[in-house]
This record gives sequence, structure tokens and C-alpha cells, in this order.
Amino acid sequence: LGVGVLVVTIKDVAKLAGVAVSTASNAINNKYGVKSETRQRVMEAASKLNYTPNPYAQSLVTNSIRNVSIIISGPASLNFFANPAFDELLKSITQTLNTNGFQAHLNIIRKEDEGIDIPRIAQSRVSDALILITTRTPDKILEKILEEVALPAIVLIRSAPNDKVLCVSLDNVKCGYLATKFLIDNGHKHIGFIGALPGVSIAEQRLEGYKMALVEAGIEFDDSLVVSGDYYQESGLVGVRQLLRQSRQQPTAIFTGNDLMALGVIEGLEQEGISIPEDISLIGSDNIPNLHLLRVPLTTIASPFLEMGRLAAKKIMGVIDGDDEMPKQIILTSEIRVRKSVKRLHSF
Amino acid sequence: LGVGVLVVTIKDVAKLAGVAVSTASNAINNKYGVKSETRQRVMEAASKLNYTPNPYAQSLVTNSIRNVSIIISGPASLNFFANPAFDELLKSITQTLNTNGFQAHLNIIRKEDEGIDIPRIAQSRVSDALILITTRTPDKILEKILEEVALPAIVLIRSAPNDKVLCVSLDNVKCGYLATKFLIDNGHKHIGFIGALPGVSIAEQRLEGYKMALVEAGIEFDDSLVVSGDYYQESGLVGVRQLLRQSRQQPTAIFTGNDLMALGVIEGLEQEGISIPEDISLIGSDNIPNLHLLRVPLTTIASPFLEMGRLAAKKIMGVIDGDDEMPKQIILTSEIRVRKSVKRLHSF
DNA sequence: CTGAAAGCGCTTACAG
DNA sequence: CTGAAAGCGCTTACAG
Repeated sequence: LGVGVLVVTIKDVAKLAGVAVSTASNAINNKYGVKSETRQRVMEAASKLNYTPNPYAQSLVTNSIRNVSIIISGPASLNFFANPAFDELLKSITQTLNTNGFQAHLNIIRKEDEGIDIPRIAQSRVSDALILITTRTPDKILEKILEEVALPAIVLIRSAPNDKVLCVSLDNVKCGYLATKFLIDNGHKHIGFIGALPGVSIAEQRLEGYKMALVEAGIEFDDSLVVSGDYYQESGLVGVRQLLRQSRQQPTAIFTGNDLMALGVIEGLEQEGISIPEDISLIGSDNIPNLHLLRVPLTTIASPFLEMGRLAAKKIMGVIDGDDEMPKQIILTSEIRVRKSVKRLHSF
Repeated sequence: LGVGVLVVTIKDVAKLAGVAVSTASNAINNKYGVKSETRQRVMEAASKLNYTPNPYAQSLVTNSIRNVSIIISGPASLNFFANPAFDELLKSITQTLNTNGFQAHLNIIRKEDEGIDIPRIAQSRVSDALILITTRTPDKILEKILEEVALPAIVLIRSAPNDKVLCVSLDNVKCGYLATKFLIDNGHKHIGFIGALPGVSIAEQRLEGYKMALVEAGIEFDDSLVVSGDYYQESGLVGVRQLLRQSRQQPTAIFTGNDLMALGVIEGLEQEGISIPEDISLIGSDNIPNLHLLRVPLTTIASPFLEMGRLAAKKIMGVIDGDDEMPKQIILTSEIRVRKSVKRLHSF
């Protein structure tokens, strides 16, 4: 496009500076062996003509485009597709990349299309690397998909399916442990868990942390207190009803695998006429924005998503530029953020 | 990158199919004048080799890359940079683009850098068009910036600074009118407005709607009830304090220019020990997600951001492909969403 | 209907 | 230190 707009090329710069195209290129790219006087003449010409190199022409010869594809996978319906934690990630990845002269391609795909779309995006060579936000995809499936991609890939908020894949994640076991321990420390013994999702690392790890805290406190694990959840808001609403129905003994507290599901639980319990935290306590994980303004200010496990995005961008830029010195797999730590959704039980 | 990975080019396809490169190209691109038997042979070779054309090589000759730069401008600090309404926009733009074979570049820039960054991005020729989410930039400034860009540009949730610029926006005057009218209909006469921002179309239009409703109801405009706000959450918190301090007569209701500032107001009034809606009613605009779960379920003006993103993407794809038939400026309508933050006054 | 050639805007050896 | 040439992967006239 840009009909009728003359585009300034390196030829124009070379002509104005009175040098060959190759010399202009060497000058602009700060290569060795250009007389400083010549370089200056070229730079002046370039700035006079307002020259910007065509990155795609460059990519053709350098075989690198300094572009990263961020791929977020979610459900088919856009309405259910809003984890504010991902937004923080997206912001900090993009800003870090842009600040360092990299571009970010954003791809929003449907979970069911991952097997087709991720290899396709990788193969299309629009970018030098992939950043994947595919938290809800089982390890096995993700591993298989990534076997087909020849580009460096980094996964976020989840463990890498194997040690070839880079990751920046959280200590998700600790997230589950901290949340559950906080409930136990407040006197709770019957604790529901919403968010079981077999094969999905974030879910398995958070559940593992839940069990770990139980064991440590000598509380017997009761599988009737565990229900599945897909980490979208709706499944919190559905899950809490199921939990109330299926549990052999009604829970006094619930830990949801993430805050989004906790929002669903708040809605669900309200519909059932059950008060938080008077009747049932609730704790989430992620610390998405504005939890303090909810009807029930939600106690949660806070994780550093902005930092995660920054590190992921740094890591991938290092890999692309070949000067990466960061560890392959980076794990960030989380901490509890106490608000008002957990009641202290005095019955012990 | 992709060290050591052999990349399949059109040459390989041509060789395997036993035709010339130009014929392979014509076959793949479905050009006229290729025998169907030849075409089939080429297609088979391409799929056998898993061939994907290099879009950047294509762009060099077609002078189009089927890529759109989405530019979001915000404050320097990422922490204050989270309007959920923008997220909906981003999701629907990107998904619509991707579904139609277009790529989306995401650029997150600082408001202060708009004058440098927007022309730079446009000039870098990484994309065929620009989608701008720069709601807080004054018309005059945006107009000046866009004079320097040779690419088609579309602005969202704001009026176009002149008729060369495309836009998909809301009837922001109506947003202000509907919100204020709803308060008036509920018996309020002293209504505060938070979010005055001279020169910024969204703010001016919403304020205009506010005044229009006042005039219609025969209520005199009181400038001590209007305070500025930059449409970020923090300015709601600061603004409501200022409103309480400066107003000649304490308002019984407040209309904030957007929901984000309303969140700040909820926080601010709570700190002052003032209850919503018992002491002061509150109404926002945008209908960001989960307002029904707030301490005070917020009544607001709902606007179709998903639809806006979809239309913006459609429009810009049409412009790029040269088959655009949509109007230059598209205005979507909003409607009230009643929750519980407005009290009916019976004193009239 | 098919193929050889030119060219998009760059960079990278290489000759001088 | 500088310039002419080749080539990255593609498409587009154009000749046959």
C-alpha cells in the first residue's frame, strides 16, 4: 500500500551521499572499515531523507526479523476469554520487546486449533521465536506440538513439557501450599479444591501444593472435596455447586486454582445464599487487579506477572541475539495477600 | 535463526514438480493460465515438502504485508495501564485479523512518546495500516501526528481528528446523556462529573452529554460539580476528594467518565466513610467485566467493545485489500446497564 | 500454457 | 577504505 508515496531506499541515501550502496549499508550498520568522514556523510543523507530501512528486506538476507510471536490460546468464545493476569503478561512482554527494538506479533487462537496453528505460525517464519501462553494445555499435547516447531519457544506460567523448551513459571506447588496452609492456620480442616485438571501442569501442581499442606498438618485427604475446573470464571460457578453437592462433609473453606474461578465461586455461593467468609471461606491465586473492591475482598496468592513478562522477553531476546545467559527455566516465587475472604475458626 | 534447519523454498517445490519457479508461483497463487494438471502437480509437491511461502519475500515484491499495527498508548508505568475495555478491543481485533489471514503487531507505547513512536512505526513499513487506541490524546495533537503518517489509520473509541482519518467510535455524547438522565430520572439534581479533560474528544463528548441531560431537565449547570480526570483509576480516587472539597453543594450522585475512574471513586468514598448508594449514587461508563461482583454493583453505560474491535479489523482489512465498502466513520450505540449503585431519591 | 529474466531492498563476501 | 556483484525468496511482466 502507500499508493503514490515514494519510499526512500538505501539507494537514495547512497546517491545523495555520493557513495555505493554497499558503503551506505556498512556506514548505517556501523560496520568496520568505513572512514568516519564517509560515515558521517551517509548518516546525514539518511537523516535528511528520513530513511528507515525496510526490515523485511533485511530479514531476507540476515535470516532474522527481530520479531516474536506471542500466542495466547483460549476458548472459542471471546466473552470467556479474559484473564487479567494474561493482560499483565502481555503488556510487559510487549513493552520490553518494543523498548529493545523488537516487534511483537500477537496471535489469539482457539485451544482446539493449537495443534494446527502453533506449528503453522512457527513455520510461516514471520518471527524468530515463540512465547506461548497456553496454560490449559496438557504437557503431553504441548510437547507433541512443540516437536514440530523449529523456532525457540518459551512457555509461561507453566512447566516446560521437556528440557528443550524454555519457561518462565511460578512455583505453582508453592502457590497451592501457601493458600491451603493459610486456611489451615486459620483453623480450617475441611477444605475444598476447585480446579483439578488432569495432565495440566498448573492445575496438577497447585493441587499437589494443596495436598502437601494437608499432609503436613495431618489432615486426611478427602477426594470428595476436590472438583474439576478449567480455570475460566464459569467453572468456578459450576464447580462450587458441584462441590456442595458431592462433598461428604461440607467444606468450611475453598481454595480455587485461580482468581478467575474464585469470582465464579463468589457468584455461585451468593446464588446459594451462602455467605463468604461467614459460612465458607475462600482463597484464590494470581492477585488480579481490583480484588480489594469486590463484594468479598479476596485473599489470594500474588504472583509477579509483570516481572514474568519482562523476564520472558529478556530471555527470548537473548536467545535470538545469541547472547543469552539466563537459565533455561526460570521459576518466580509468589506470596500470600491477605484480604477478607477467610474467616478465622475458633473451634479448635 | 533456525540454525541448521533447511527451509523449503519455492525453488524446491518447483524442482520437485518439474516446473519453473514462475510456474510454481502462478500455480500456488491460483493465477490464470496454469493447466490444472500442472497446478495439481505443484500443489502436491508443495504439500509434500510442507511448503510455506516466506511472507517477507512476498511483501518485497507485492509491497504489502497483510499486517496491521495495533498501537496502544498509556502511561509510563505498567501498573496503571489496565483498561479492561481495551483488552476486549485487542482480543476481537486480533482474532478477526488472524481469522482472515492477517497478522497483528502489538505496540504499547507511552503517551509522551506518541509524537515520535507513531510516525516511526508507520514509517518502518512493518505493517500496511495502523489501528490506534489513543483515547487520551487531544484531537489537535493526534491530527498533527497523523499528518506524518502515510499509512491508513483508524482510531477507536474517539472521534477522528479530521475526515481523512477513519474511526470506529461510540456516541460518547449519548453515553454522558444516558448516564446523567438516569440519575435525574432517579431524582438527583446535584450531580458531580469526574473526567473533564480539555481537548480530548471522549471526555468532552461525555461532558457534553452530561450538560445536555441537565439542560433538558431544567437543572442549572454548576461548574463546582465538575472535576478533571484522566480516565485512569487513580484519578477517580483523587477526583472524588476534590469534588467533595470544591462543590458548593454536596452532590447526591456522581457520573464518572468511565468505569475505571468509578473504581477509584468507590475506593475514595469508602475512605471518606461515605456509602454508595445510600449517601452518594454512582454511575460509570463502559461496562467492564465483573462489575456485578463489586462491593457496589456498578450501574453503567454498556458499550460494544467486542463489536467495535471486529468492525475496526474488518474496515482496515477492506482498506488494505482495496475492497472496502464500509463508511469512513462508524459510530456504535451504547445502553444503560442498571445495577445497584444508584439510589432513587423520593424527595421530589 | 510455460519458462527465463528482472527486480523488490537489503547485506555480505570479495576484488581492488 | 570503497565499490561492483551476487543473492536472500518471492512475483510480475514478457517472450516463446
